[in-house]
Amino acid sequence: MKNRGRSGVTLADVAREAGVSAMTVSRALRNPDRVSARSRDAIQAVIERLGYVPDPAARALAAGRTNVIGVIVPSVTNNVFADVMRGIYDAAEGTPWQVQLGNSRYSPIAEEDLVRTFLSQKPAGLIISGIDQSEATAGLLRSAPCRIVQIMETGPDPFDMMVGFSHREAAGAATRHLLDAGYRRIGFLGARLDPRTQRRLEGFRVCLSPAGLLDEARIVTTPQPSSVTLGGHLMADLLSTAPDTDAVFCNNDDLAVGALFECQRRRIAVPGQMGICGFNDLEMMAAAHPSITSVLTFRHEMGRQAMSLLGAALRGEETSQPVVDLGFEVVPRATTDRTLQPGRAEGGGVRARAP
Amino acid sequence: MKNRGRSGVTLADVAREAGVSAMTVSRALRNPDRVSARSRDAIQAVIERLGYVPDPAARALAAGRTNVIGVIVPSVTNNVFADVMRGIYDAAEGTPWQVQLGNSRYSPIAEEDLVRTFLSQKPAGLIISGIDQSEATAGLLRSAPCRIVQIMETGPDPFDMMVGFSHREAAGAATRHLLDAGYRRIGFLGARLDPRTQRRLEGFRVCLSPAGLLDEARIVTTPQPSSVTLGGHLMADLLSTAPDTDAVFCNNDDLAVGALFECQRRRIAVPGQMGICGFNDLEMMAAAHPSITSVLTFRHEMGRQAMSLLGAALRGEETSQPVVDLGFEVVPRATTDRTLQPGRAEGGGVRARAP
DNA sequence: TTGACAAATGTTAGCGCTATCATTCACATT
DNA sequence: AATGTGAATGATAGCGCTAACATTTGTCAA
Repeated sequence: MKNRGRSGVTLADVAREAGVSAMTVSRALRNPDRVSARSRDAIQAVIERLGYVPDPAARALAAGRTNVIGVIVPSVTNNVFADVMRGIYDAAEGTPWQVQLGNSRYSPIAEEDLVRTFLSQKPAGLIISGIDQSEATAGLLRSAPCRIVQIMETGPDPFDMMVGFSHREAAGAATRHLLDAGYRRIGFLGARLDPRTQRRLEGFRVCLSPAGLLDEARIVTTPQPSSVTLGGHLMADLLSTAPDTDAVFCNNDDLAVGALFECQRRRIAVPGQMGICGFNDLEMMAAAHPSITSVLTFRHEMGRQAMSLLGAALRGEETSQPVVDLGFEVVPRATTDRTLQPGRAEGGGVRARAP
Repeated sequence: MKNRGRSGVTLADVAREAGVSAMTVSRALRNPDRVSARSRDAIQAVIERLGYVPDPAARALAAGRTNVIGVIVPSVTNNVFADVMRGIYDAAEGTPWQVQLGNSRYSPIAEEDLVRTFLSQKPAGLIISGIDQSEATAGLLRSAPCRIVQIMETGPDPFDMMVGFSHREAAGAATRHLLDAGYRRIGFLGARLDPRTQRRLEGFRVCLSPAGLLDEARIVTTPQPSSVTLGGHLMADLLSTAPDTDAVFCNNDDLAVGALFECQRRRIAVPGQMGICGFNDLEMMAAAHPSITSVLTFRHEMGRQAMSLLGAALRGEETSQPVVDLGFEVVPRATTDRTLQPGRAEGGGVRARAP
């Protein structure tokens, strides 16, 4: 088994050149303060001259652990998770932790596999989306020898730490906003019925039910993955089932945008004849015409905090607060603003004249 | 150094229980056909009973290579790369290859670091975005002991393999489409001036220049990352600089959507007074109202083929064709269709009458 | 029956690093 | 000068796996 690696430079090579033992080099790399400044500098010079790069596999094998932070999300295409990932990467920047992404594709089986794969790597920590892991996955996680952060939601019984918010409450608040705006025949558009969607639907129901305004015929859902096109289709379905619907809470922003386009296509006045509220408040919502009401969720911050929390825990700084609720914020915009003049507002309000 | 790993079950444990040598177990895992069916079954049973999971670090150290496919993209938030990633994951599904994502954030330095990090892991392959690596990075890649696929673009001198298309030609075709549609005072909106954006701008220029229709005053760009909001701002800038502009080629779909909203806000008729063409043809473009012309790029397919090509190469199936050009497709839609009646299409027809 | 040959399995020797404990050495204390 | 102390460093022994070669077993032709 000869040297087929690229650089071929090993710790031993560095040690020899620097005139110290391998162990001192190892220490100079991992605990610089336990090595004399003289050795440290000499070693550093040799490392640079030789272009030494440590072999992570050898380190992992010898040390029995790695710097890997495994992240498991159900989708890599979804904007929401993209923002969360960016937050995680931002917080990991400049730390020794190396983020590794796994995509469960909304499949509990794939998720369990991923957890197993990650655990076999002896990661320093795990960030996993949601709180609805299968019993098998939960078992693995409960006995995992690493720190764990669950993200996207809050709930009881965290495995370890949690950063998220209540989807039920957020949807409830959005629905309440529609009520406050004066809408009474409110529908729900939902796609991809994952557990978080379900809880949002629950929040919707719980808000309308006591007021006697819940009408199951106005709830239109599909298991298909969400898209703008689908938002249009769901809106069309809703209008054919319950034509007198006067507002919709869309389970996410893509659907809301699709619903808005469908209204425009049908010459239905928004917000006059139809109020529209999205969920997540993607960047586009404020820029749309008319601007679209949505529920702002702190996705980037969620990722950032999850990673920071993990980092702190791994440095031994125990947090008193293992569950962080980031909340949400209903952002009222033109699509639910009935005070806008139809003919002025219809279309959204901001009205620069072309020169 | 005692057993602090979780499972603690090692190859040797399995071998002992199954009454064979460690090497046979290793072979049963890696080359099942080089082990008798009898041993194989016995070993499989023991593995399941003990819950053995191989230690990837030990394997990597002993074998001098891993199953890791490193993927380097400049952004994890961008829809385009999200689609590519999905393609890669799809093609990796069910193979022994383990995809690992690195985010260079459009920084050549971060990219070089990532390449170095990935190479230290002795990956089986690397997928890297673009053809504009720094000289240092290029050096690392040229002498890398693994297969490499460059994606997103095609160009001369691949390090190894390439899957992409010509951004210059694609932009040229889009511009040509605007010309064919009858527009003559065509502008360009661009954000995040990465190399691919630059080449699209070049394609734009090369198409208009010979016709004497290139007007640098109509080219509005910014280094900021692209967004729908930014599309609106750039459109506003263009209109104040060159108010008689009659069409825009937007460097990507977000900008195009923002530009459309801005036109709607200003009551500028699209496609009558202003033609709009995007780039990439995200799902939303067809669903918008009016539907937005764009250039379809095969992002998912790009990821899929990059991974398949890599897989084939790693299995030793040499391709005659190391550079795959996936092409593109201009998709004409309402925003550039001047045959549409104004009053129907103009402004997106957002002209709902109050009931 | 015997030898030849291939298939199946085993033995040996690390891969490159770090945990652990042992040693060295400079300096302060008595 | 003898002793104690802590900082710096070194020696040793693997971590769990696989490459390479060695050996055993099974099969078949002569």
